[in-house]
Amino acid sequence: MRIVDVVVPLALDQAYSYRVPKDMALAAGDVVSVPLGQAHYTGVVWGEGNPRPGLHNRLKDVAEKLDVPPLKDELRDFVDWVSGYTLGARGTVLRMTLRMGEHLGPARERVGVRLAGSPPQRMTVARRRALALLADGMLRAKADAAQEAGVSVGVIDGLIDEGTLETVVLPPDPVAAPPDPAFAVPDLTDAQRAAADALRAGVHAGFSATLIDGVTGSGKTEVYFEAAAEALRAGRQCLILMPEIALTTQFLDRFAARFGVPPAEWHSQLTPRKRARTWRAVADGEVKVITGARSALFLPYADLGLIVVDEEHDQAYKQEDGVHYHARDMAVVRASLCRIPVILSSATPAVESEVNARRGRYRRLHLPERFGGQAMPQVEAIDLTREGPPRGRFIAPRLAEAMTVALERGEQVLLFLNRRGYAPLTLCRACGFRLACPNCDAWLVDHRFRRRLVCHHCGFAMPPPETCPKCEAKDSFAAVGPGVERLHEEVAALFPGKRIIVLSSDLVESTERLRAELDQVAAGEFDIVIGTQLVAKGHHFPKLNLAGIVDADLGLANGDPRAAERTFQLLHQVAGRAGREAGRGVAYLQTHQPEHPVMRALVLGDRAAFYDTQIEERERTGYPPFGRLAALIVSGGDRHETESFARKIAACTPLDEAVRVLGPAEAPLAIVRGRYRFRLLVKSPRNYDLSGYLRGWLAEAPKTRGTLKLEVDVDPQSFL
DNA sequence: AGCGACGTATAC
DNA sequence: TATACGTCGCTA
Repeated sequence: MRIVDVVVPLALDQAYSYRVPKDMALAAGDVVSVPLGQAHYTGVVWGEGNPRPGLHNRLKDVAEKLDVPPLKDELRDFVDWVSGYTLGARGTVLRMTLRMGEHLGPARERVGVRLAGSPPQRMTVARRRALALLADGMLRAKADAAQEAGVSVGVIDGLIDEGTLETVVLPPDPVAAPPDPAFAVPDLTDAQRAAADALRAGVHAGFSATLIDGVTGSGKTEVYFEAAAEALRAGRQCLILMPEIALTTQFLDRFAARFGVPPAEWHSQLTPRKRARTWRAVADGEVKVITGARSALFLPYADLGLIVVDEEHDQAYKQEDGVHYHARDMAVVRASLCRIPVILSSATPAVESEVNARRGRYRRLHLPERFGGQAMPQVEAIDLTREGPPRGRFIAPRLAEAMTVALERGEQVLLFLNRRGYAPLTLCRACGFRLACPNCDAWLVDHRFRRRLVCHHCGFAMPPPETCPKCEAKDSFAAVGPGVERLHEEVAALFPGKRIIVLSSDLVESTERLRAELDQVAAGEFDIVIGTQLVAKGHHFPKLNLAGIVDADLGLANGDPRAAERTFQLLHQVAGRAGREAGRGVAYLQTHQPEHPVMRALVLGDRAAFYDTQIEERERTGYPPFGRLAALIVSGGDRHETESFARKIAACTPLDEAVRVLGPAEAPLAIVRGRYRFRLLVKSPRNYDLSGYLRGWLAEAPKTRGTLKLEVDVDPQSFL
C-alpha cells in the first residue's frame, strides 16, 4: 500500500500521511481532498509518505484527486522557503496558494440567444425592443441581450418559450483575452530603448534582478512592458505586482493601449467565482499576464517567465497579519527559484534596493529624464517658523499666493495632507482633557462630515459629546491641528466659488465612485484637490501644475529610522503629480525644518545625496540592510499578563554573541483594540540565519495560552 | 448528577 | 479550520 504526505491548508507545519487507494495515481504536487478530523480539506501531495512510527494502522485514505493542474516543484519549494523564512506554518503559507474557494467546478454554462422562428403570438413593447436588437441574427449572451435591449431577462425567456429565439450554449468567456505583444509597439527614447533591450535579453537568461530607477513620468512602465512583451512572445506568463490593485484603472488602460486588451486581475475584492476561474486560468496557462496585489505571488503559474514589482518601495507590499512577508523580497525569491528575471521599478527605491543596486546584486537601469524632456517640478520650502500662516490656519501666505496665480491661469491645485478627518485632536479648553479611544492608545479624530469622533486604529466611533467628560464644561472643545476636512474649510473661505474636492479613504463610498471622481479630476472638473495618501499614487492629472504639501514634517514625528525614507518617498511622489504635462510644475513644502535631509533632498532634487545620508546612517547603526532585524510582538487582553509573558520569552533567549535582543518594550502603539502590545527586537549581523535562531528560541519558549498571541515579523518595516 | 459555557488540543 | 473533549460553575 502506497503512502503519501499531504500538506493541508491549516496552521500546521507538518505534512500528514495518507494511504493511496489502489486505483489512484498520485504524484507530488497533485491537489487532493483528504479526510481530516470530521471534515474534508483540499490539500497538496508534498512527497512520498513518511508517517511517524505507530501511525501506520491509523492512516486514512486520500478521498479524491482533484481535476486541477498539479502544483509545480518550484511553487512547493517557494511555499517551503517562505514558511522557513517567515516562521509561518507551512499549511498557512500553502493556504495562500489555494485561495480559490469552492467554486472550482466547471465554469457555469452560459446561454446565448439568436433569432430563430417566427414572431411571437402576442407582441409587446418590450418584446419589440428585444427583437429589434436581435434582428441582425447575431448570437448574444442572454444577459447581454437583455441589457442591451433594455428589457429584463424574463422577456428574453418568454421569446425563447415561444420559439422566436433559440438558445445556444456558449463557451465560457475567457478570464482575459490574450495580450498581443505586437499590438502597439511604442516609440521609445534612447534611454528607454537601451533599458528595454537589456530587459528583453534578460527574459531568456534565467534569474536576474533589475532595478528600474527613474523619476515619475520617465517611462518606467513602457520599458518593463517591453520585457513583458518578450515573455509573451516566448509563450510564457508574466506577473505584474502592484501595491494597491483596486485603484489602478489608469494602469489597466495603459496596458490595454500597449497590448490590445487589459490584463487579468488578482486581488482580495474578486468575487468567489471570478477568483476560482482566474486561479484555474493561471494554473492552466490560459491567462498570460496577471496584474495583482501581493497575494498574486502565490498563484500556481503554469509557466511563469517574468515578475515585475511596480513601485517596489511601497509599504503596502508588506503583509502585516497572518504570515508576515514582504512581497518585493519574496518576488525576488520566487524569481530565483523559478530561474526567471524580476524587475523592480521605482522613482524612489527602498534603501535596501538602492544598496543592492550599489553593491551590484541588482542590475540598475536608470531612466534619467521625464518623458518628452520635461523637468521634474521645482520644489520650494516654506519655513513655517518664519513665514507660517496665522494661528488656527494652515496655508502659508506664499502658498496661498501661488494658488491664486495658478487658479487665475485656469490650472488645478493639489493640496496634500496625510491626515483624514477635521482635526487629529480635540481637547477641552477648560480643563485640558483630551478625547481618547477607550480601546486604543490613540486620540479620537474629529470627522465633521460624518459628525463622529473616530479612532483610526480600531474603528471606535461616537457622536461628539456636548460637555467635557471630565469637567462637564459646555461647548469647551477646541480642535487642534489640521485634517483634510478642516483644510477644506480654510480653502473654501480663501477661494470662494472654486470647485473643491476632498479625496480621503474614509470618504470613499466605493472603488467605482473613487475611480469616477479621479476621472472627473483628470477631466478638469475641479479646481482644487485636497487629498491624503490616496492622491499620491499613480493618478495623472493633466491640468495640475501646483502641489502644496501642507505638513511635510508629519511623517517624521516618531523616531523611526525609516521615517525619513518614507517621508521622502511619499513627498517625492506627491510633488511628482505637478506639471506632468502642461509645463514646469512647482511644489511647495511647508515645513518647520527646512534643513532636514529630506527637505534638502527634495528642494535640491538631489536624490543621491539623500540616499548617501540614509545608507551611512543604517551602516553606522547596523540597521537593515547592514544588519538583520526581527520583531516578536506579544499581545493580550491583560496588560500585566502580556508583559510578564513577553518577559518569559525574553528570559529564554538563546545565547549567541552575534545576536542582540532588545526589550520587551511597549510597542509604538501600546494598546490597540483593547489589546496590550509588547515588542522584542532581535538584531543580528547581515549574513546570519535569523529565522533558524528564532525557530530554536520559540521551540524552547513557553506557549501562548488564553488571549495571549505571539507574532513573528522577520524583517519588520518599523525599526522601533 | 447533569447541563451548558468556555478554552484548548488535535487532526494522518 | 473545525470539532472533541476537558474543566468549571451552576442548578436541582
